[in-house]
Amino acid sequence: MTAPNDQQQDLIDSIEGIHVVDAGAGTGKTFTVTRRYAGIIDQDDVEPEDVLLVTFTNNAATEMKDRIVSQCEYGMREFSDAPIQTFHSLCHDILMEHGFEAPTLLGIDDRITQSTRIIEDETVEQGLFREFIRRFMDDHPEHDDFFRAITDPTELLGLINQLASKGVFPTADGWYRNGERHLDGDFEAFKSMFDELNEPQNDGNKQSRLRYKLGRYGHEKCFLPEAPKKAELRGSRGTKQVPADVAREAFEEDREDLKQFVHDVYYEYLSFALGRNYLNFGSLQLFAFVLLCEDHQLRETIEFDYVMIDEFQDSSEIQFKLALLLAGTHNLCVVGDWKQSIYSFQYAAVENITQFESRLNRFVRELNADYERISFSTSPIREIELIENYRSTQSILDFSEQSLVTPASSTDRIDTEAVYDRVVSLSSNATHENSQIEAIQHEDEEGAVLTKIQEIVGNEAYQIEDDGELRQPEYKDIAVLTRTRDFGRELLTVAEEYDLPLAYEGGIELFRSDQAKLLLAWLRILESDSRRGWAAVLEEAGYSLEEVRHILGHEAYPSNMQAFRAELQTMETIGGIAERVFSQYGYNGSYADVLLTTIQSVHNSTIQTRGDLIRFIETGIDEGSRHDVHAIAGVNSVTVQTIHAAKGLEHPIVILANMNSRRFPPSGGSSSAITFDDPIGLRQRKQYADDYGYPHIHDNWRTDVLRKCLPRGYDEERRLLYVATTRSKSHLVFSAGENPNTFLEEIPVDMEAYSPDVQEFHDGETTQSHLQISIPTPEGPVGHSPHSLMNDDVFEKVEDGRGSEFGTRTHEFAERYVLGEAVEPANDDERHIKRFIDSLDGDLRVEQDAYLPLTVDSERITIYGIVDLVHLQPETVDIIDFKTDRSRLAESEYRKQLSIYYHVLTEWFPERTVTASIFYTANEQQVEIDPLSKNELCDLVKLAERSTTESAPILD
DNA sequence: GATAATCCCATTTTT
DNA sequence: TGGGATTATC
Repeated sequence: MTAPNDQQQDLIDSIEGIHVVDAGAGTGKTFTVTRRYAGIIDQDDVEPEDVLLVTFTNNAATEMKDRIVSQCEYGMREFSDAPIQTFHSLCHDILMEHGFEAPTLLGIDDRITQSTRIIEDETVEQGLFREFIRRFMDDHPEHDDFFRAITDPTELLGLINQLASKGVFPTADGWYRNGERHLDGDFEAFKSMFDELNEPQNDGNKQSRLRYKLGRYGHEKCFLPEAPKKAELRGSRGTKQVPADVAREAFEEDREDLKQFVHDVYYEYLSFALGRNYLNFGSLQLFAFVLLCEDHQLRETIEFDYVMIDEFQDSSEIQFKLALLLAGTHNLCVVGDWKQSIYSFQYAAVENITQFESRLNRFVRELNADYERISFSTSPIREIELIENYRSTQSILDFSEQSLVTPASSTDRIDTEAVYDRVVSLSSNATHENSQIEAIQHEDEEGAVLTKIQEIVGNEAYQIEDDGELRQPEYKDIAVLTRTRDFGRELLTVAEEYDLPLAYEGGIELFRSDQAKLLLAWLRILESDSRRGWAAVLEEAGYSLEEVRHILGHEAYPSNMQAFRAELQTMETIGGIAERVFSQYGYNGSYADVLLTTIQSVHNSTIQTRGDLIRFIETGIDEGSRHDVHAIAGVNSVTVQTIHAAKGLEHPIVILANMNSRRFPPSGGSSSAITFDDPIGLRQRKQYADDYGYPHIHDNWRTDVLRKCLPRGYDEERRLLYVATTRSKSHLVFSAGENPNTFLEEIPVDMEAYSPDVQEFHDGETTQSHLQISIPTPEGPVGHSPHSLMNDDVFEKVEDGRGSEFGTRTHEFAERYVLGEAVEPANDDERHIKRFIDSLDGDLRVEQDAYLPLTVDSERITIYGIVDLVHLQPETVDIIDFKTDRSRLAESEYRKQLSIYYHVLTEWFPERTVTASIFYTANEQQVEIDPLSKNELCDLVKLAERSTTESAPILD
């Protein structure tokens, strides 16, 4: 993009007044916003510090700054302190500088200081909250009845955060400003919702939706005796509507005790947190808001001449209000796209943008009720629409609009016209209109998706635009987007089996990864020689269950593992231990990296000993705490991420996978004990009563009725679909497993029953270094790991730690070099390997597994081997194994592995000559080996079998 | 054809 | 635990 288009230019030039900008996907929003910013500060009397630019992530803030620097005459230095930041970091800055006494404004006798921490980790805060609640319960026996009706106290933390996001704060003796009104709810607003839902359907022939929903009223519920009976509440058979007075009856309830309870928990938690010297993200905004609201002089000092907010559809109610307090003039510009609002669980209020005008007026009225805090006029409001899309083909854009009107279930009704009225259609700017939109379905969805990826790579039909030219797609052009992380992880596991380059991007449950589990296992071994630990380590090394049982029973751990344990025991730091474990197992990817960083970062504060770390990892596994991983740069691989994580990104080819489960549950939690939602107000679903002399928990019939009236739609699900489809530049593939969801059935695209063909991978035109050989499915039981062949005292053991049977291969370098990573040889061995590889022409394949089925004593047994490098030429296939030190007594091990591979490759390439050799890196000598015959291998298997079956039969 | 009863299945994540 | 889909009943 070089020059702005007309609408963009309009926005860039319109720097005075209130502006609402509808900036759809791919319309060059960042480009335009940064230009506008540059234009504003180019004015003589405007400095960067006068202009507030709010983004919703720190990454976005950094990107904005970078883009602005590259467009402005100013250098980075001028912007280092410029307010281009998130609401949270702005609030943090304000509190650090001026917030010392902010808590006292709510009546809390505590201070915010430079040393007040921000708790970012949700699980850490939940732990603190539980501690608070235990103490609170002891101190407040008067609230026992409420606690008895709450299953998980952290629900209350959720409620507190929700209230904070709406600007409802407690004070010492009540609620801040008009907060209590939110808690009471608004009967009129509720009534209109109730009435709308209570309209008879089908020209009066059918009962209302509300009456239908109440069909299970009281089912498996325990109400107090005074609750209306089902027939009373719904009217008898044939009645089409719920009686009108039910609305008032259900709404009106004495909630004073409940409000008092929530108030006390809320207020005392804020005090507790400050006492412990921490704030959370919610209270950060809370105190900043209170400060700006109360201290008029301070507000006027901080106020900005220009305020711009990006991704406004992601803002919460309190953030809208904060923006108003921070705007000193009417130069307020919000930029966003309601169609991309998918963060309601994060308290984002899409109404901020869809009902901008009415919200603006309401908030200003509320904020000005007792003092004129906002002095500018709220009209006129100018709307600007960016309509040119620089990302996708027109077919994709047209298609994406469909997602917004696709019903999510057979009973789901959408007001199509009303939606289309809201949609600002985009027009594509792409030079090429080469676009595939398709849907595939197979019960082995992972296999189908991987096959599709193979089909796409190098395929002319899926050409993509690059620098104005069409070219064949590569792995890196493809992204698999899924709704759940689980599917992504499964897909990665399967991809690994077939050596397809896929990499996860985004938050994963790090402690549930293999890397973390293995580290945990070794830590347990070190700490207490734990059987659990040994079992995990042995299992990882490929021992069968029976073998593991045998070894554990006799505590006869393999000597190399014992040696490794001894080595770990000498290590002093737990970071060092972790590093050593990962290097031993060849874990050098992003997971291990993030694990090490995480361990190191918590090391000083909460973790001192191995035991601490064990508990830390165990908690991490239990709670499923998430950490971000990123693909290693420069690798040509398919990106796998959740739709949420993909927001703002673009990919030439998008596979929208796992469109499964029949339907998505409607957004918005379904089972919290206490609900708060305008206009219904604060409600308790269950209450305690002991009318009969002993404790009982009764359901609250009123809440059940009210909940049915809450609008609970699929709108956000549709927006999620919209976000996913608009990530694609050219091609879009939907994929489903066994149960395609309703969306997929409704979307106007034919679904193809697509069979996975993972056995036959095709190499692309380019030199793909990945081995894409069909691996014969092992027949019969896979009874032998290579280790059961090695560890039998028949052959020499490998004792020197390098290339031992469990753990790092010494050939990472060769692998990474062949795979095209930018790696530099670090020592002579690696330099020799590099020189050797450089001398080879033809197709190179690395680190390959081979399975060889054998018949031993009329039983089918499959044995397994790994080889470092395969060199394919038209006439020959050379198998090469690198060996760094000739003095090692491991030749027979290598010979066995190479032999397994020799036979497998002979079957695969019957017309070529197969050779196997060892390359000694120390003296760059290549020595061909004489492979063992299949019969010899069978004999080995028998030997191994005899030595282990005495006590533990391997095969059933 | 409308209504009632029964079965089945359940997620995302930044500050 | 609650809603959609499915099946049974009015």
